[in-house]
Amino acid sequence: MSDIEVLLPDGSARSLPAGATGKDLAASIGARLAKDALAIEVNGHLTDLTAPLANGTKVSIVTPTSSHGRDVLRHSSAHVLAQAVTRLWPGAHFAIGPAIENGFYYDFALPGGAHFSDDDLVRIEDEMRVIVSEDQPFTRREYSYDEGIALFKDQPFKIEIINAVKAGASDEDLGEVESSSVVSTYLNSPAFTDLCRGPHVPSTSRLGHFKLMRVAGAYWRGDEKRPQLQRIYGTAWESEAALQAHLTQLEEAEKRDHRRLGQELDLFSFPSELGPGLAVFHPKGGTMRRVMEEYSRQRHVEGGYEFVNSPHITKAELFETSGHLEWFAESMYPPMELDDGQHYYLKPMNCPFHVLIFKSRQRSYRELPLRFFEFGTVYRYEKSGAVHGLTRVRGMTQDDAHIFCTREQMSDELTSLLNFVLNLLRDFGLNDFYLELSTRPEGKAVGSDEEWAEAEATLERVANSVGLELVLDEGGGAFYGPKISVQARDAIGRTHQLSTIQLDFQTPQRFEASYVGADNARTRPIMIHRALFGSVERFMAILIEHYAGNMPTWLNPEQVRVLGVRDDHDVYAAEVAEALRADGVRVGLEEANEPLGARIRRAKLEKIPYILVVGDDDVRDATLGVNARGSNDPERGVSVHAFRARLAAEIASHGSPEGP
RNA sequence: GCCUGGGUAGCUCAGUCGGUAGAGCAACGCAUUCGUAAUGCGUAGGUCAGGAGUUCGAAUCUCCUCCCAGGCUCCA
Repeated sequence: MSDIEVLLPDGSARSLPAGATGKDLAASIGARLAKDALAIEVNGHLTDLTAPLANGTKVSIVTPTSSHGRDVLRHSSAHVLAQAVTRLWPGAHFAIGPAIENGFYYDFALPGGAHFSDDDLVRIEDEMRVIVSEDQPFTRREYSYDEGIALFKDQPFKIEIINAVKAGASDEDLGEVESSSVVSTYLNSPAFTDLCRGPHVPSTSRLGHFKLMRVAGAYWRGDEKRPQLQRIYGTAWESEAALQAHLTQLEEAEKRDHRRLGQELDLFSFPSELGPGLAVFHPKGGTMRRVMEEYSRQRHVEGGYEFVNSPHITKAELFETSGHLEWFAESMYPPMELDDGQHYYLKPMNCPFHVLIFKSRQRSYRELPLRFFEFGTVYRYEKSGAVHGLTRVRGMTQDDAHIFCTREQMSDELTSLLNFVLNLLRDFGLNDFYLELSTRPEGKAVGSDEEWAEAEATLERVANSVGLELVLDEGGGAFYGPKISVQARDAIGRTHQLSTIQLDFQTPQRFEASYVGADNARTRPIMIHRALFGSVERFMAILIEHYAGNMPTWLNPEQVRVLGVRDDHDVYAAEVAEALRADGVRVGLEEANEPLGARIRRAKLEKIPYILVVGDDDVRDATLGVNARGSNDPERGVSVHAFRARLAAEIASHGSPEGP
């Protein structure tokens, strides 16, 4: 047999003896690489380090610090988890166990329907460490379909996967089998074999920097109607340092959790008397909301929107016509029945009301586009397990607008709307966006194929025109039309779905809305639904987390606090506060009956942008001591005039004391 | 809705074997008058989420309900 030649990622070629494996290749390049190697990628396809190489293929060595490398070690960690569980619970059934972002999970059904407890995680993790120390090799075996069925005769979930794949399922979630003809497995010890397409690390000893995080219920194959399995989540990394860094980052994220900051900064609360998902806003949170809403209103006036209003309840008829009762009855609050038998619903959406405003009189093409805006409060009966802080609530206020336009105006209107959206979000300090295009939902849509095709094509064209990255969300649209959503990355790299822009040919039809065209014919308008914040509550939550509570000065409930050094400075402090208040600044004043240090500390904990300290020198010279948020180095002797100008500029530019 | 865990003072939390409730911070009062992240002393504050049960006795054990967290499902 002659040598083979493979191509490396740097473009160079390397000759190896026939039958050489990835492991041999790594060794031929360097001892260090051979030691690090976890798997190989052959022509873009991940495979085991022990797989023989073919002539002329492109091969790269996968190491633990790459994202592929982490996926491999996370996936292998999942196998170790499954082995540990089957040791501790003989007869346990195991389902699927993929690598996920930052870690892995594995789903189980325990004998007798038993459940994992939090204490079990400790035992399982200990057992996993035993398996790691046993240095078990991951050995790949391939079988025929019949052999596979026989091998997993005691594992009903595996049998189901093998059969599903044989029947042609290509569901990514199954992820365990690569083709319908070959059943591949990985054998650790004789006692544990798992169905899997691989690849895996060479041996369990390559793992170890993991931690089991939590246990959760998860429906088999994500289907509410199928049995619920016990899922264990873990995180796994290539080194102890990387693991610790991840755990530290989780702690940091917890510190900026809006629910925690909402409590600490006295912004809002969820009184249990109200029920799940129903918030009250305290004066400080109310101020932040008011500023957000006022700014949004101002921008909408400038953007050519007209302001409308609609009630919170309506007869059932409205939502029968709109179709919401047909699709979403179970997530609407149940109806109130009146004496005459009439059913009234709390509104879950504003759009039907805006259509009625459109229909309140005859409309001409000359009026279009019509842009109706409302801060509309809606109520949705979210499943009890779905509510989450301010981001998923049962009562919320949408910055909702509906644009009625002609088919010809649609494209331009969408383009200017998208720019309007992005500019508004930038004004709130969000800068890193991508777009998502959600298309027709399978089996849950109304309207003709042509309408959907046109709507989707229009949205795609518009989305492409703004030059942002566009991701396809197949089947994610609403029942009445496709949508573009703006996804924003926050300060710690998480993405949030913010604004949505939905195209709707259906609702005008259902309500028989029309305008008189230039040709004197009654014509159906196009309707565009759009919310920029999504909901005021959720957007506030995202901003709080983005800024970790250090809101830019214009949004901070209290922008400045003035403190006198001694109580005989309180009069001057009050004068300073009054001067700032006259500029429209939200300013607080605390009298000097506690030590200065204590009052400063309190104001710092409240994340107030500027603490002004005034003492003898300041009274004499008409100056201030300025202690800016984020700084441990207060300025002394700043003139009141200079500070007022600086603050006004910062507020106008939506800046923060920490800088842009 | 489902699974797991939780709910003790306004907040953060301790509370052993079932023996009748504790700290720090906050609040309030008095003293302190201070130049940049905690002044001292004192006072008050609890249906231990709610209800039922077991027990001589329940924060503690059992059951039901409510609420919260993390997931799953859902998200117009």
